Amino acid sequence: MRYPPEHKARARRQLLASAGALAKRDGFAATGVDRFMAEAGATSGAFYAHFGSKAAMFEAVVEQELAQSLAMLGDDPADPAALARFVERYLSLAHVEHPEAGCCLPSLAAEIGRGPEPVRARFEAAMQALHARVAAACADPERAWPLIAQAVGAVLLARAMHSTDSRAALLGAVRRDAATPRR
Amino acid sequence: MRYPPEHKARARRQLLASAGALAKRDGFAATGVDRFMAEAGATSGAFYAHFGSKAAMFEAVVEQELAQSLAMLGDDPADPAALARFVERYLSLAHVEHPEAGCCLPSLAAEIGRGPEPVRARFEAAMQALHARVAAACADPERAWPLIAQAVGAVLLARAMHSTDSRAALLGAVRRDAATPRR
DNA sequence: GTCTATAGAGGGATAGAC
DNA sequence: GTCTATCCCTCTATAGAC
Repeated sequence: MRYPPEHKARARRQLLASAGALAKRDGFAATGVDRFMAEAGATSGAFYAHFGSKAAMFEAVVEQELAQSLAMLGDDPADPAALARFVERYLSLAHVEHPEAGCCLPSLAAEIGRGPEPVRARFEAAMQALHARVAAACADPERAWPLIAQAVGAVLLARAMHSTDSRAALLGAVRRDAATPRR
Repeated sequence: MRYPPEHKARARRQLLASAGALAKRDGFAATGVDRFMAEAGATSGAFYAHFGSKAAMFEAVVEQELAQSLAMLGDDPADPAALARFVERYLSLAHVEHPEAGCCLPSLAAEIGRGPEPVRARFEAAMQALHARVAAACADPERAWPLIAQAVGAVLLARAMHSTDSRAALLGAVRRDAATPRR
């Protein structure tokens, strides 16, 4: 073997990281295998040493991105203050303007919804783990899904807007509502 | 002329309607010109009699779909009860399961965000009209953006889930939160 | 494991007949 | 205005050299 045994695992990890960023920025279906490999500093021929098909890579990207989102919620299992800080960062202009570095849900959820059953099953499991984490940090566990939906929807819509002012107006209104206790 | 003068306008309207449905179901970029035309009962050669390019059709589809969404809010300019009914229908399992017949925001907002400036400018104008309508029907106008973001995010995420139970749990929680007055 | 080269399918767009 | 036929490009995936 001309490559050390860890080479493949490392190459795959780097490939998945750059592919995740590229997929979030330009869309997964809209990005060709050639571009994914070029971004990782390789050519398309090497792709199939790591994934059986482009669809298989989508599964891996989604799994990796959702695990990362879960990890970003913090290690503390149920800290309301940490959740509040997370939501503030999530609903920031910086997050809206840099999809490649952000959460995969506003960028890729529509494509996941159109994907095959295995992808949606993995997605569902990851989302339930995320939901449990958020619910544990909420005064009312029933607030978890509404909070998640609101945050994802806000970033999705802000990204589709043209002016920074409109984006900021939307994000500000949602930030205030997310921080408002329910009756 | 072998076709009556209204023929082109009618053909274009039918084409836009079927293209909107197809784009919402399968994604706009992922659907080829051939399939858009086949769905309208024609062939790809006729496409360019109506649109200068595929990108031009995207603009037209987005404009048409957003106008339709606005119209579905009802003619009554500021009726809180009509808004509540609209939100209930929006957050239904039927809406989640039939993207082709539903709102274009959960389906196409990510693609709009990746689109060229003219598309995002049209989007922004339409969204501000929609926001004004919703704000007029809310007790607190500041609730308009949060409510819209929440509804769009909920449908987007529910569509990506695999099981009907999970979809219903998410939708139910968001419906309850949307109907809860803020302090 | 990664490369170059290529097969085979499908994409957007145009030309010319009717 | 719509058709068929076609150009050229890009896409996914495979083959064979190293």
